[in-house]
Amino acid sequence: MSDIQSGSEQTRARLIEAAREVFAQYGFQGATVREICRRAGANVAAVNYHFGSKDGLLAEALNFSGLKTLQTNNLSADPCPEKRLRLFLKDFMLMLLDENSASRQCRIMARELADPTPALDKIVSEAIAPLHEFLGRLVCEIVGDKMSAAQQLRCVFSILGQCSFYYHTEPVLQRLHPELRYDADEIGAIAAHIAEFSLAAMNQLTRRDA
Amino acid sequence: MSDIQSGSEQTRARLIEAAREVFAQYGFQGATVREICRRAGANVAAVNYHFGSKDGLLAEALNFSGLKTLQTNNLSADPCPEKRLRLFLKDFMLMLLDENSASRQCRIMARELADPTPALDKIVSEAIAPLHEFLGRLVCEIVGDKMSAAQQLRCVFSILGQCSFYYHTEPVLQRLHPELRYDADEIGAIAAHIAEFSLAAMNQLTRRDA
Amino acid sequence: MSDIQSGSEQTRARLIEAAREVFAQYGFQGATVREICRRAGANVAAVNYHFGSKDGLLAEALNFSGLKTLQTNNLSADPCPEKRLRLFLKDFMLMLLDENSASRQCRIMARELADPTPALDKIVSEAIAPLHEFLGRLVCEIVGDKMSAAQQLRCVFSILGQCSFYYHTEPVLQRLHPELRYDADEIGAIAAHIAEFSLAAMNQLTRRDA
Amino acid sequence: MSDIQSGSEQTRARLIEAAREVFAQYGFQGATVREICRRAGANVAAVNYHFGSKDGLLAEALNFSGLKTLQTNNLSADPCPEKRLRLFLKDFMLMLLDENSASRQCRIMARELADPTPALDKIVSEAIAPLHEFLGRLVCEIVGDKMSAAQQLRCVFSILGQCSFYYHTEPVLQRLHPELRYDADEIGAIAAHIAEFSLAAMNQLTRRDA
DNA sequence: AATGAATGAGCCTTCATTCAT
DNA sequence: GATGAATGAAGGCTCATTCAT
Repeated sequence: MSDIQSGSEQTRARLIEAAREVFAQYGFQGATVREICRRAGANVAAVNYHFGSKDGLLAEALNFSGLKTLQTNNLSADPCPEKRLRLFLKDFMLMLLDENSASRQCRIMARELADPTPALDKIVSEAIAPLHEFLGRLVCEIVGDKMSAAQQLRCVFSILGQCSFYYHTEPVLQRLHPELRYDADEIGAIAAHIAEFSLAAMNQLTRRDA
Repeated sequence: MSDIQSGSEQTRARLIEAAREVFAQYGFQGATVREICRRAGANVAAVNYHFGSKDGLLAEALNFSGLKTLQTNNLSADPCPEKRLRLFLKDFMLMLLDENSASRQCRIMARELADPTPALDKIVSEAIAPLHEFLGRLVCEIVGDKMSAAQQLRCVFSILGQCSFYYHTEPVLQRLHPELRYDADEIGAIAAHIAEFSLAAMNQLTRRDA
Repeated sequence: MSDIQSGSEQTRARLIEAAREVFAQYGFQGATVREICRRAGANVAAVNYHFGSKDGLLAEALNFSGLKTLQTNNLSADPCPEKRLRLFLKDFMLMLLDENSASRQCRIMARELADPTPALDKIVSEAIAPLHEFLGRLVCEIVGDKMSAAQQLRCVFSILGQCSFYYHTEPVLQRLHPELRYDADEIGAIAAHIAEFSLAAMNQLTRRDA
Repeated sequence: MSDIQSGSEQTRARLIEAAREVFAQYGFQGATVREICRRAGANVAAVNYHFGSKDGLLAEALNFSGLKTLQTNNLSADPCPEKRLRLFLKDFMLMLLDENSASRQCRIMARELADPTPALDKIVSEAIAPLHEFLGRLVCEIVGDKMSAAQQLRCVFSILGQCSFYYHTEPVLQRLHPELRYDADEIGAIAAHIAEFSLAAMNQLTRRDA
C-alpha cells in the first residue's frame, strides 16, 4: 500500500538480488542456496519458503525488463538504422559488461547457455528470441533486400557473437591483457568497434553482391 | 614407449578419453569422477591414483595438439593471407562444431571460459594465447599497417567472437531454429560466412581509414 | 456456549477436524502441520497458537465420546451377555472399519499403538482401559466363575485381537484379496464371525474345564 | 573365499542388523539413516554406498528365512494338525515377542502394515501370503470340509489377529499391566491360550454346523 | 487475537577423496 | 600397483516452531 515495503518483500528482493550475484558469479550449478541466503542475510530455508526451490528462484531472478526497455527505446531513437545499431550496441555492451550494472541477468543468461537448466526455455522465449528478432529487423533495414534471409540471419549471429565474446572470454582476456578494464570508456570503444566492423562488413557485402 | 602398454597405462589412457567425453558433455563441475571411471571401466579411486585429483585429470585431458597442427599446417598452405584465413576458419569451425570430431578439447576449453578452474591458466598459455597470436599475425598480414595494434586486436576478437558464438549458443539455436544441423555442409557455410564477413569488414575499414 | 461461535473457536474446531482426517490418513509422524492448516483454511502458525504444539493438537483431536456412547448403550441393550457381545462387536467393527464413519479417532488410536507418542497415556487411560474393563465385565458375565481372572483377560485379548486385525492388516488384505470391500454387509459378517468364534471358544473352554 | 568375511561384508551385515533394530523401534519413517549408521559404527554415507538408499536398505533388512524355516519344520513335526498348530503358535509367538530374538523382521513387518512403504509388496508376497496359505492349510486339515472356504479364511484371520495383538498392543499392555513381561514362560502361556481358544472355537463351530 | 514471515535443526543423498588391503 | 570400501563435508530441501507485527 504505502511506499514502505513489507519485511517479506524486502527479504524476497534481497534474495533475488543476491541470487543474481551468485548465479552470475558461479553459474546455476555452482551457486549454493546457502551462499545466496548468506548474502541476503536470510535463513537457509528462506529460498524454499519464498520460491519453492532453487529452480524457482532462478526463474524469478531472471528479469529481462532492462533488455526490453533498451530495445523499445532504441526503436524511437533515430530514423537511421545504422545510428540505431551503434546506439543499441553501446547500451547492450554496457549492460553486458558493466560490473556496477544492476542488470546481471545478462550474465546469468550467458551462463545458462553454457549449462542449460529448465529455465533456459524461459530465457529463450522471453529474452533471446525477441533480441534476435529485434536485431534481425535492424539488419534488414540496413541491408534492405540485397541479402537473402539466411545471410541476414548470419549477420545477426556475427554481431551477437562479437558482443558475447567480450563477456564469455573475460577471464581469459584478463590473463592475456591484464591492463584491460571494462570501464565506460573501454566499453564504449568496444561497442563502437563492433558497430563499425559490422556495418563495414554489411556495407561491403551488399555492394559486392549487387 | 614400446608398443606393449602396461595395464596401468591403458587404464590411464581410457580415463583421459572418458574424461574428455564427460567434461565436454557436462562441464567440469557437472562431470563426476564416478561417471568418468565407469565409462573407462576403472575403479572410482583410479582418477585420484593416476592424476591426484579431478583437477589433475582435467589438466591431462586437455590436449591442444589438434589445434596446434591446424595452425602449423595453415602457415604453409598458401601465401595469400585471405585464403589462409578462409582455410583456417573452415578447419577451426569443423573442430569446434563437428560432433564426430575426436577433438573435444575445444569444447572443454569453451566450457572452461564460462566457468574457470585452475586449469584455465594452462589453457590460456598453451592454447588460447598462441591462437590469439596466430590470428593476430594473420590479421596483420591482411590489414598491413593501415590499422593500429589496438584495432587489429579487436578484429581478432571479432573473428573469434563469431566463431565461438556458434558453439556457445548451440542449445539456444536448436530451440530457435530446430531445423539447424551442424553437418559438414552447414559448418562449411558458417565458416565461409565468417570469413567473408570479416574480410569485408577489414577491407572496408582499412579503405575508409586510409 | 452460545450459538454464536467466535471466529477463533471456529478455526479451532476446523483444525481439530482436519487433524483427525490427516492423523488418521498419515499417522502422527507422517502428518504435517502445514497440511492440517491447509485443510482447515488456517495459518501455519494456528496449530501452535491454539494447541501449543503438534502433540497438543493430537491430544485435543482425540475424542472417545463415540466409543463411550457405544459402551453405555450396550449395557442397557439386552440382559443376555452373549447377545450384548454380538451387538457390541457389530457396533465396534462398524466404528473401526467404516470409511464413512465420522469417528476416525479409532484409527488415530490404532496408529498410536504402532508408534506411541506422549498422547498414548491419555488414550490408554481414557479409552483403552475402559474398553478393556467393559469387555472384561462382559466376558465375566459369559464365563462366570468357570475361568480364572488370567484366563478371562486373555479371552478379552483374543476378542480385541481379532477386531484390530482387520484394521491393522487392511493394506495387506487389499493386496491378498482385492475383491474385499469393507461395506456394511461385510463388516457385519466379520463382526458376526468374531462373535461366534469367540463365544464358541469360551463355551467350549468352560465346558472342558468344568 | 575363506571363512573370514571381508570388512565390506561385515559393515554391510552390521548395517542390516542396526537397520532392523532401528526400523523395528521407530518405524521406517521415524528411523534415520544417521542413527542406523551410528549404531553400525559406519559413516553416514555407508547406507547409500551399500544399498543405494534408505528404501534399498529396508528391502535388504527384510529377511523372512526364520519365518520360512519355522513353517517348513512345522510341516514334518507331527501328523496331528492340532498339535502342529500348538507348536507353530509357540514358535511364532516366540519369534514375534522375544526381545532377544534376532528375528526382528516380524516387527519391521508389523510396522509396515501400519505405514506402508514400497517395500510392503515384497513383504506381502514373500512373507505374509505364504504365512496365510500355511495357516489356511492347517485350518483346513483341522476343520476338514465342515466349513466353507470363507469361514476357514476368517478362522485364519482370527488366529493371526490374536497373535499380532500382543505385538501391536505391547506399549498399551505395559501401561495397563506393568507386571507383564514377555519372557519365555509368558510367551508360552500366551501361545497356548491362543491355540486352545482357537481350537475350541473351531471344534465347537464345526460341531454346531454339523 | 492472530498471522505471514522467518528460523534452524535435521532429513536423505551425492561427491571427491582417502584408507586398508 | 591398484582397488573396493569407507569417509565427511556439503548439497537442496522439509519440518515444527517462533517471531514481529
